[in-house]
Amino acid sequence: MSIQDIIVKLKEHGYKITPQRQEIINVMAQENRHMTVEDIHGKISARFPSLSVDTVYRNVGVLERLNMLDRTDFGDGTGRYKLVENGSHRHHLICLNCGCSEEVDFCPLDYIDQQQIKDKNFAIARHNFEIFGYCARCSKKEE
Amino acid sequence: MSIQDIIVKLKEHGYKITPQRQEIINVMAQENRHMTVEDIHGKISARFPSLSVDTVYRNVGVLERLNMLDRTDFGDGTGRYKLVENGSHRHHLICLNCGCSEEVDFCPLDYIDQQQIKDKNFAIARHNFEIFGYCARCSKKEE
DNA sequence: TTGTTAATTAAGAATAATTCCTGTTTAGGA
DNA sequence: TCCTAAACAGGAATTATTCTTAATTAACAA
Repeated sequence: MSIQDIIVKLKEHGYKITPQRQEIINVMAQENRHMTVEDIHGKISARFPSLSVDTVYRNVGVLERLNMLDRTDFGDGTGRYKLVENGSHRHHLICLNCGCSEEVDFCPLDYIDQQQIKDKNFAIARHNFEIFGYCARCSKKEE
Repeated sequence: MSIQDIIVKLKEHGYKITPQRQEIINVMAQENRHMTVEDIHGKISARFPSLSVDTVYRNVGVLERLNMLDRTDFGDGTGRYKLVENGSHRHHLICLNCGCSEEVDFCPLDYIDQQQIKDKNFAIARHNFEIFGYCARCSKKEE
């Protein structure tokens, strides 16, 4: 999904394209990784000193609601945000020592018995799944 | 795992059995569900008015480190704790409307390609997996 | 039974992510 | 150019959790 596509979708839903919003999208598209609000704010505030954290929170909220952004908690209670194709998502291996993360090509919802859940009349909206442990580098140091 | 077993294991690891610690274990064993620190503190503070929240946090921390307690975040950023058999855990269907939860008999680690992860030299320590959506009751109301 | 000591505790301050509030500014359509 | 709903900045408020400090106590040994 290009920056242009994101802008179009925002306009379609009646959102205005402010310089702040544009910059937030630019930075996230450029970095293409899970960023904290602090990361995003930091990247922008050099050029845009008055940007408030609240504006970053507000905008990742908008993008998340339109399914253009994935929010993941890497286990420290801090939200991490990344632009994604419509509603798509990935799960991760997350290092408890250095905090690095790596995507895995597996989603538990492809393996769980969905029928069993439907039988309970539970309507799935979303899910989380992250694996925590120690990456190759940090495992090695440990020895 | 009985309360006695828990006490024995605590003693084995050099922990003292204080009345506060005993009460926290009693309440959690009695309720046998995922409780917030506030839940636990509330249940006890009637009989034990001076119990501090810090003591509850400290004790669930001890129990977690000894693999006798599972900490789960039901999506609101608040820890929820439940006594469990040694290191065992369950995943849940969690209602975004009423907050109720139901265990599911499925763990993604039984299905993911573990070899692929070992090949990356990643050492798994723990994982999370929770499904969010709307329970039968709340889905019905919606209509 | 009493003394010793490391573990534990209470109380409140500190921290940190996120949300809320208020008054001001502005994007985009008329 | 004007109008108005949306968006903004700045800072206060909220909330889960951790930290600090001084006092208390469980467990063990003499």
